[in-house]
Amino acid sequence: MNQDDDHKHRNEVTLRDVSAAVGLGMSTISRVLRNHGSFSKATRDRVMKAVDELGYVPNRIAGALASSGSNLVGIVIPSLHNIVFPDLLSGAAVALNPIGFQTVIAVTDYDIEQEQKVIQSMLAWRPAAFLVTGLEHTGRTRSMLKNSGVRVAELLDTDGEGIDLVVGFSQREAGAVSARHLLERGYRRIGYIGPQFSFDPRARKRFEGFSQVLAEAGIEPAETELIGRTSSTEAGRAALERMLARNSNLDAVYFSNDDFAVGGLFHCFAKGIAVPSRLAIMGYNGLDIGRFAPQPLTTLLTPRTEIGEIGARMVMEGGDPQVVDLPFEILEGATT
Amino acid sequence: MNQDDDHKHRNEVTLRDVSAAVGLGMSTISRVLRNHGSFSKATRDRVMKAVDELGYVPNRIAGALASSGSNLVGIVIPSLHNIVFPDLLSGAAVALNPIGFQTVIAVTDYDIEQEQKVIQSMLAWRPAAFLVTGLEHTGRTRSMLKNSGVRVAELLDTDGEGIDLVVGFSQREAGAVSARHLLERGYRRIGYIGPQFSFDPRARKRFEGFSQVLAEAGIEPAETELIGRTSSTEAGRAALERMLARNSNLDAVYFSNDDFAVGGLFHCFAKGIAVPSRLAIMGYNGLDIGRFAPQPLTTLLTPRTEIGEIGARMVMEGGDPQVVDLPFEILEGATT
DNA sequence: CACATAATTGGCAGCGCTGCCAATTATTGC
DNA sequence: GCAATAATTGGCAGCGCTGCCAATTATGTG
Repeated sequence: MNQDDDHKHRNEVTLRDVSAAVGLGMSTISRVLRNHGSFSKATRDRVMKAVDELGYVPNRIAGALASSGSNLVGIVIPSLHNIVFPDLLSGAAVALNPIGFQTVIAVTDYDIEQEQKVIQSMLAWRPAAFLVTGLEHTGRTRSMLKNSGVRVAELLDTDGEGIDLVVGFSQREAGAVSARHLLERGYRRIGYIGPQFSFDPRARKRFEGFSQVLAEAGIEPAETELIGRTSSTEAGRAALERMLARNSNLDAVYFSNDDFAVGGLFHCFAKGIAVPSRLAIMGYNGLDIGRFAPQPLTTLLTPRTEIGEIGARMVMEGGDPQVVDLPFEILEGATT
Repeated sequence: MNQDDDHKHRNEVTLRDVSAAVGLGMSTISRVLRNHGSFSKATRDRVMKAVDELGYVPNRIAGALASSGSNLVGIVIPSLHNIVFPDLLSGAAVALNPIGFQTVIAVTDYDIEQEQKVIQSMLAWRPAAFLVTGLEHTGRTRSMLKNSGVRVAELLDTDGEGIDLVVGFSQREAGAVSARHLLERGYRRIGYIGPQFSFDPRARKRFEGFSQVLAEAGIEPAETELIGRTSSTEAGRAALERMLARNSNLDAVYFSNDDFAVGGLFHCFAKGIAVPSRLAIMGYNGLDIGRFAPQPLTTLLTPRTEIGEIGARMVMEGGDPQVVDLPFEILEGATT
């Protein structure tokens, strides 16, 4: 009556079907497919042939349950609209793909409550490791992560207490280096444009490092503009316009990222403000768009792809918790 | 002797532990946690309390195996370095997160063999749906996808045969519209700069649509520069420089994306080439960076975020295979 | 050629959860 | 107050695979 085979759910091909087709035990098929344990060459060929003919696709859900281990790596980033994070993902992919791991990606929109939620639901898949952004998390996120027994790498920032592995650089120091760069060139009336600190702790730390160096030289940021949660050319352009309207006496502006900075640079081009003689501009991140602008942007190149790659590699390798500090570098352009 | 509890693997808290702690059957706990089936308010509270105290995290691997259904959605994109794809992901996230689905993301590097590999390994996790880019796949990818019974949405391009759901717009028509825009403004000696067609079928289709409209007007692209697999300001800048060195007689250049176009625009700024009077520039995608350039770039705004969102929503809703064509729009800047 | 050793292979329990259905308890109608 | 109905709850099989170990077969040794 029933034209289906005697399978339960759908007509899915299982290990058992392959086993029956080849006439070997399920364990043998499993060993061949995972290339683990011993089996003869002939067996291997027969199994592969049957797998191909039947169109068998191993069910990793069952595999993971039986072996209590998945090949999933959870990656949590605040946004996809800042190229830094896609770069981080690319770096991680370079380390993970060759060893057969897959990435489950979640975006938090710079909200640590949201981060807690997504980490909790990722944890339900028992990932092999977590790559998260920054060191700022809710207490519950920390404890979930610690209790889970899953290895964690916190990326990008080394200024603070990590949970396990930390790979990045000092955001404070990056800000400090930028301040020194401007001071060395004689700028003294310096503005700052960046995202609202409430949602980007790394930008805040850079600003703190920046301000501290200025303070040591006896000066403080002359003007500050904080931008809502976007990182766009438009926002940078508008912010610089507002800032100059308030105070046209500035000699330099430090932007918290290159998107903003390029927007600022565009504003100067459009208004005929001479850069850097009338106003110097400095960015952060070393984006392509700034480096190849008509007037190359002075910025600070961050090793974000390497951070992703090294973070992923080290977290998979195991080893003791540690902090890995990677170098960044000032790119001298023509805007300072 | 053994200070561990009598658990097998690690000290993981399971449903059984919660069940024991609350003094209710496992099925009841499971029903409460999934908010499915019936249970009393009092039971609910007791269960939640115990879950909290024990730090129980449901194991979705086991859940998915038992119920044959995961909350994972596989997303396959060619690259992360072109903002189009992060935008697609953001759109998909908007549709998927609220309904509790998680995204497993793989990058193919514009290689359909690589795409086949990643889809095969994603299939092992029995995702609830697939979102893939474009209509060009290996035959094996197609058949795997069809046989899997998993719903598939192919995004961005509607010029061709889909597997199931297709959400995007006609790449050919986008190219054609751009050509008409340039012709209407009187440009006749037109160059084209874009990625090598071998790895970007959508760029090829746009170029075909573009060339066809030119052909109907009795002209053909005066110059063509194809760039390796990168989409950067630098590459666009260098390509325009090479093209103008070969042929300084052009009156317009159509760039296959805004990153290249902005590079071209930068080249013109740097060399003092008047835009558009001496050379017109047109881009594609409607990126922020072009829209807010000192001289706003004329480009074509693509609905990529909507494509991600609508594609994800529709593929999850079920329904018959269909093609959804979304509108794009010319953004008139000051470069044509 | 008998025996030790190595290489293959099979059987079975169980990973942690859900679906189904039966059992139990609470509520309602007359 | 008792049967009938609805609301809760529990038991158990089994999702598809892997780990362990025993069974079988092939290979080597003196």
